[in-house]
Order: sequence, then C-alpha cells, then structure tokens
Amino acid sequence: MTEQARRAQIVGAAIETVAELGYAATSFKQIATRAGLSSTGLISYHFKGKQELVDEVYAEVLRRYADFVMGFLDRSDTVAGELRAFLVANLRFMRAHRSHTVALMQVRPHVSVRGRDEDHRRMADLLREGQRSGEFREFDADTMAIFVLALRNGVLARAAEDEALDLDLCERELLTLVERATARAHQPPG
Amino acid sequence: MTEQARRAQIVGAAIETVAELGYAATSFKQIATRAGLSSTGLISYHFKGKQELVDEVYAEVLRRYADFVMGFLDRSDTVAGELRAFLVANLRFMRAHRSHTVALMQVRPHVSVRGRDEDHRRMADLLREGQRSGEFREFDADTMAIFVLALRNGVLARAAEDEALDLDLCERELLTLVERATARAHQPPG
Amino acid sequence: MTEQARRAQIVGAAIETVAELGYAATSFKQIATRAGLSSTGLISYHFKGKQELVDEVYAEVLRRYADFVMGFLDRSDTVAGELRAFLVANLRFMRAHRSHTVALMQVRPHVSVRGRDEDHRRMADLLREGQRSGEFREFDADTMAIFVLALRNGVLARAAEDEALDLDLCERELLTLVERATARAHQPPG
Amino acid sequence: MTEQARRAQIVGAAIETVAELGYAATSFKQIATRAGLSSTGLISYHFKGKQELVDEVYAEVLRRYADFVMGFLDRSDTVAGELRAFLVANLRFMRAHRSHTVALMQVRPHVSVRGRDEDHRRMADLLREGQRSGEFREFDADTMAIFVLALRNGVLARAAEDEALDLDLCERELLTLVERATARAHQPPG
DNA sequence: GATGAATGAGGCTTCATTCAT
DNA sequence: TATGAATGAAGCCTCATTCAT
Repeated sequence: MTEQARRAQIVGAAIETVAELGYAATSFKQIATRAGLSSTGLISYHFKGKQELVDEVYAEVLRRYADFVMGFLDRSDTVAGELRAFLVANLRFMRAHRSHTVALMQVRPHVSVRGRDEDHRRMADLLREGQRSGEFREFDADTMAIFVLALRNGVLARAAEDEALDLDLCERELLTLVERATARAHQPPG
Repeated sequence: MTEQARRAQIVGAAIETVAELGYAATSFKQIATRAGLSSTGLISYHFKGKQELVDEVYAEVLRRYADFVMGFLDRSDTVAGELRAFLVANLRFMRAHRSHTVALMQVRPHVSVRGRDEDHRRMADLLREGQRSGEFREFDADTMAIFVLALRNGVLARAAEDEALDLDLCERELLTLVERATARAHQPPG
Repeated sequence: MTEQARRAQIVGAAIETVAELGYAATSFKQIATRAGLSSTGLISYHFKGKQELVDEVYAEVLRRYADFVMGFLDRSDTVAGELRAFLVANLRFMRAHRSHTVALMQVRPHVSVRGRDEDHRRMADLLREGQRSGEFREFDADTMAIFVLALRNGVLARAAEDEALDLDLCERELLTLVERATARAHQPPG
Repeated sequence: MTEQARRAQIVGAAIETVAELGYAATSFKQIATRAGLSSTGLISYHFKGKQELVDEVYAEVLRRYADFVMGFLDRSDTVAGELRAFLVANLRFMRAHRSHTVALMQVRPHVSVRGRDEDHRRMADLLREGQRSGEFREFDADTMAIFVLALRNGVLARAAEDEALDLDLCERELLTLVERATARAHQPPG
C-alpha cells in the first residue's frame, strides 16, 4: 500500500471516529480499529504525532468542503448571488457529508495550523467586493464576515446536535436574513 | 476553611485554568496547583467526580452571566429593546469577565446537565412575543433563535481568540444587523 | 458519650457494614455514615488503626457468639451431647444473628489477633474428653477438630450466600453425620 | 513475547502474589514487580481490567486443579471409590500445588464468573448416584454435598495456614469420616 | 471529645509513542 | 512497511490518617 493511500485511509478512519464518538473519545486505538489496522503503531509511523493527524483531518475535511462549495459558486454573477451560493452550499454540504461536517466542528478547536482565519479573510474580501459593486450597503466588512461565518457555524452546530433540524427552512430563513443584513435597501418581497 | 468556600475556590481555579489552557489541558493537577492545594485528592474530596466539577464550573459561569445580563434587560419596555439589551449585555460580559466567557465556551460541550437548550427556548419565546406585539416581521422563531444565538456565540468565540477585536464596533454592527433581520419594515436611518 | 459506648457504637456499625457490603467495600466513610458520625476522624480517634477496629469487630462478634453458644452447652451431661449442642448452637446463632455471622466470615481472614486457633484447641480438647469417657471412637482429635469446625464453617458460609437454605434440615443431617463420624459403634436408629 | 505467553506469565505472577500476600495486598504493582514488568500499564494492556485478571487467575487454577483431579477419578468403578478419589486428589493437589491452592481460596470470593456452584451440583449428583446404586444410605444429597465440600475446603484452608499440617493423617481420617457418613451400614474394620 | 477539611500515598486505567521483529 | 507488545507518563479516584478548631 502506498504511503499516501495509507495516510488517506487513516485520516478517513479518524474522521469517522471523531464524527461518531466526538474528539475527546477519539483515541489511536479507536481509529486503528475503524481503519482495520492491527496496530496503533502504524498511525505513529505515518504521522509524526497526534497533532499532525488532527491537522490532516482538518485539512482533508476542508478540502472536500472547498470542492463541494466551489461547485455552487461558479454559477453566479453577482456578489450577492455568490454569497447566497456560499450559504446554500454550506448547508447542503452538511446534508451530503454529515460526518465530515460533524468532524470539522469537533476538530476545529484542536487544530494547530494557522490558516483558520483564511475563511474569514475570504469572506471579508467578498463582502468588500459587494460593497464596491454597489450591491451591499455600508458596513464593516470584517465584522460582517464574523457574523456570516458565525451564522454558518451556528446552524451547522445545531444541525450536528439535532439531526431532525429542518435544513430547508433554515436555508430559506438564512438567505432572507443575510439579504436583509447586507442589501443596500431592503427589497420588499414581490 | 468552609466547604462552600473551598468549592468556590476550586471552581474559580478551574475556570481560570480552562480559560488559560483550554478544556483538554485542564487536569486536576493544574487546578490544584492554581488553587494552591497540596493534592488533587482534595478536589475529589469536595466534588464527587470530574463531571460534577465541570457542571459546577458551567453553572457558576452561567450564574454570573445571568446576573450580569439581568441588569441590562430590566430597562427596556419593547421586545426589540430587550433583544438589543440582551446582545449588548453579552458583549459587555465578554469584556468584563473575559476568562469566564472563554471558560464557558470551552466547557459547554462537556457539560452533562440538561438545560443547554433553555437558552434557545427563551430566545425563541422572546422572538415570538415580538411577533405578537407587531414589532417583528414574520419568520420562524425557532430558526431565528438559532441565528441570534449563533451570532452571539460566534462573536464571543472570535473575541476569545482575538483579544484585539473591537467589541464596540461589533456591538454597533450586530445591533444593526439584528434590527434589519427582525424588523417588520426596514427603517431607513434618520 | 463515654469512650466505651462510642467504641461499641462504631464496632456495631462496622459489623453492619461488613455484613451488608462485604469486607472489601467497607470503608471508614461507610462505617461513619452507618453510625451516624459526621467524620471518619472519630473512628481514627477511638481506634489506633483500621486493624484495631477489625480485630475489635472480630472480638465483639466472637463474644456474642460465645455467649449464645454457652447457653446451649450447659444443659448436656455427656460429651456427645455437648458436641451436639455446640453444633446446634452454631446453626441457631446464624438464624438469630445473621449479620454477625456474615460479618464474622468476612472479617476472619483479615484479623491479626492470634487466638484464631483457640476454637480449634477447645474442640480438640472436647473430642479427647469424649474419647477418654469412652463415648467416642479412636481418631486423631486434632484432625477431627478440623473436620467439625470445617463443617460448621462450611454450613455457615453456605447459609450466608444462600438465604433460602433450610437450616433445620442442615441441623438434622449434620447431627447424624457427626454422630456417625465420632461414635464408638454406629447406633442404628431406633 | 507472544500475547498468550505474557498473559500466562502475568496470571502466574498474580497467583504467586495472591498466595504470598493475600488478595487484599495484591496490587498491579506487586504483580508487575514479580513478573519483571516495567509498568502496571502492561497488565492493563493485556487484561481489560482487574476483574478479568482475577477471573483468569481463578480459571487457570481451576484448570490445573481439574486436570489433576481427573487423573484420580478414572480408576475407580464404584461411586464410593470415586468419592474417595476426589477427596484424595484434593489433598494431594494441595501438596503438589500449594500456592495455587492458597490462591484459589483467596481469590474465590472475588470472582465474578458464575459457575461457582457447579462444584456443589456435581457433588450432589455423585452422591445421588451412590444412593441409587445402593452404596450410600439415605440422606439429603444437597446437604451432604455441602458437608463434603465444607470438609474439603476446611482442610485446605487449614493446610494453607499451617504448613506443618500432616496431610497424610488428614487424608486417612477424612476417608474414614466420609465413609462412616455415607455408607449404608457401618463396616466394622477387619 | 467531636468535627470535617486536608493530606498524601497508592490504586487502576488510558494513552500516545517507541521498538524489536 | 507492518505488527503488536512494551513503555512510562499522566489522569482520576479512594482511602486511612492527621490536625486545627
């Protein structure tokens, strides 16, 4: 088995484990079991330490997430449309890759990698672009980025806890909210 | 030293420790050291187990938080005002009791006590009241409650990570956002 | 409260505790609770150490046991009769003072006091007396003493485990057995 | 070193330790020291918990015991002969495997495995068979089984305490006693 | 004498990591 | 590479005992 394949397999098992048991209960033994490995030693062999594995898990989930979201963004030509697409994509990702999403939320606080702020920077840039284009009203883009991501995170966290949450409803309400929050003038429906 | 005082001291040390090192790195030994205790046995003597201490930490922070927020809510007579006061109070609490807030966010996922959803229920009720009174537009109150609390949590989380965050700016922007999100008709400024 | 009364109270609580929870689960805290004491310190104050308490428990149960058995022995004028009375007394003691008996069996292995062999010596002496008087056949009295006490202990142990054991049946069968084991010639019934 | 070998080694060390120090003083540290292990963690590595080790110790001793006793039972064709063989085997086992016997008596009260009563059931069955075959007199077989096993246990316990006990003498006397206790009619010697 | 908090040793267990094979 | 036993640190918890009040 190739090095890369092994790492991927281990990372995959780690994601499953974290999603299922939560970060605290995720030990090398659990991961090894789920990966069908006969020894935790193999994990240490392929990863310098637990931290590297955790970071890799985070990166892998983020990669999948980015791929998924990307597919939604391409189709819109306005900034507001892109923002809507981003939000929709996030909620759809939750449905399509529940365990990845759950793992993401569990693992995030334990990630060492700097670059967690990249999300924020990109969002702030997008918002600024919308302001330049005249679609968005005046607001502090960095602050609004915090808000938008907070909404995303909060909904995902809630969905992670409550499997019965109506994500369609959430999506509609969220789009309405964000539009009201950002639009230059409020558009009365119809 | 009286039992109650000791418990309070230990809870205090635990809060400090969690705020400083994060939940994962918070061991009885760390807490004992910070509290000036001679052994971890003393913690077990005063608390039935780690879970009881964790729950107590959560309860204590929540108590302080509730007291603090209460002081802000009394003065408003409209529901919208109460909602604003709630948000303001939360951000001010972060400033006044930073370590408590950080500890709260760290500890929340590990609390056993049921009643974590109470926050959500109360917020949803408040929002419904605003709808009945005509102050708020039509929206799904439960979903909007998720949004409002997500915003609150997201801002606090951000503030916990980034000590330099401008909370005044956040406050202003947040109030604006929430008003736009909930108001029956958008009020153009001025 | 007088010193002696306190000690007696603690010993009594210890007996209850051991009978109820078994030796391994008997801690000072359990004993203190059962005695209505508010501190385990009081136990350490009245007893030099756990060993002294254990020994005292053993001695106390033995004292009661001896008193009880004594009442049965007086009435017989033959050695065989005394032996029978001893056995009957033991089984009756089990019924009358179940928890004391159970405590006795639990505590015996942990007693430091030498004098556990006294039982054996007395039994051997009794048996020798029966041999001298011509009631008993020839056998090694020390070995037979082991047997008789083993039978006694085994029945008590069984009764301790199985509350439904028919002690009347046991008594009849035991007397028959011991008579056959010791009698000079087997007496056909009737 | 193979898993099975390590487990066997640990069980062996545990048997030694229990035989030497008694159950109460048998800690993982003691066992590890005696087994030449570098840490108690290794014991937990090979056994799920203390209970599993205790049960394994019990099972191992019982296995050896059963093997040993088996060799004695085959040769007899009468039930009385089988009963005698059983008793002889038990006493010989004590001599041949002293520490195992002592460990057995120490560990028995702490074993979780159900099947401790199997001994009793088998003995009662054997006795009933002897009654059906006409070798044994009328008695309650369950009660007599208690007696026979009590005698066995009592002698072993005594032998465990007193290394100087004359087991040959015990054997002869025990056989005589049991024969008198069970035989249809007392056979006068010679 | 009595209280109850404090002590500190010791117990079992989990875990990431190392290492010989 | 892979295995899986071994390591050793660290964690939580229990307990008898001590001590100031």
